[in-house]
Amino acid sequence: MPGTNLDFPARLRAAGLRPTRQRVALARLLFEGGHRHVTAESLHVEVKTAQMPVSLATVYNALNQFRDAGLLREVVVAPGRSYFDTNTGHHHHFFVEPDGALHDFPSDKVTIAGLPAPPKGTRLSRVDVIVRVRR
Amino acid sequence: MPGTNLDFPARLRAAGLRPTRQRVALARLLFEGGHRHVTAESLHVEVKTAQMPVSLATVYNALNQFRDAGLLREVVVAPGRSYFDTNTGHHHHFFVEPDGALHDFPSDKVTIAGLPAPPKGTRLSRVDVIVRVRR
DNA sequence: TGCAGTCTTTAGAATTGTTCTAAAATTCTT
DNA sequence: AAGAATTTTAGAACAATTCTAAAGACTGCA
Repeated sequence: MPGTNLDFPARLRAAGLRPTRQRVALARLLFEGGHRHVTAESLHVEVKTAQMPVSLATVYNALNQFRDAGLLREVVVAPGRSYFDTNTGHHHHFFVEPDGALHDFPSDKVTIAGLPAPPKGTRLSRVDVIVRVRR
Repeated sequence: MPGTNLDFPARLRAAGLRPTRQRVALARLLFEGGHRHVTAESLHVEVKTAQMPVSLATVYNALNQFRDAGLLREVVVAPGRSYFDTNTGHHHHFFVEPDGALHDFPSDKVTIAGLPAPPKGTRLSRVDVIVRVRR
């Protein structure tokens, strides 16, 4: 991704987070390659495999902090499990039903027309489109 | 709702479910009035209040069976909690963010254009649109 | 109607995903 | 390097849901 800052300590600091060893390691795994989807559990396995043990609680803390800081977006598609998406831009998701795989698709080409106005007293926050598919 | 069958034992039987006392009681609460959204917990409170005690496990069983039988639709909008919707027709949802309230809106007027084709090897199952709003 | 056979309910235990706690370790400022 | 503030951690706690196995209810058939 051109223009992406690979200096993770700096990026974390810019987001108001101390660049601890653990957070830098997780940020590297999350943001070094292309966009990805992880769960706390999957990221925990990954970071352990990468010889960089980080406790599960820290993985949860970091994911929540990264999300709050706008570095990640939380995607709710399946009951009882939260996915986090490194793509924070406008886009939507395919969700492959039995296996739980998630794929992004850009929202450029997608147009949604005829949405009703938000209930009064509320303002629009986000529109999520989840295209559920089966094998 | 005109045309709706209020003979719950018959409806359950038609869905391949034995019309037990508990299932009939739950079906009555769910389908007697207009469309509704419930969680297992909320329905459990309701059925207890209605002097018709049904164990929480049975509420979970019934909701899952009703969903599998096509009488209910499961809606995933918030992490760690499943909503069930008595409206099984084509429609989408408003989700009011801090309080967790859900509102249906019909999909008649809504058009979604430009969706990409499903990943190969998969076929479309459903498109969910969740309009998240905040107070 | 009575009875066997099958399915359902139930309370409580178990499981799963996530958050909390309080002590130890790390990071930041000086 | 010292002190203050934040973070990490293991394990406990928690919340939502599912499982277990014993007791109860529904069904079909005599």
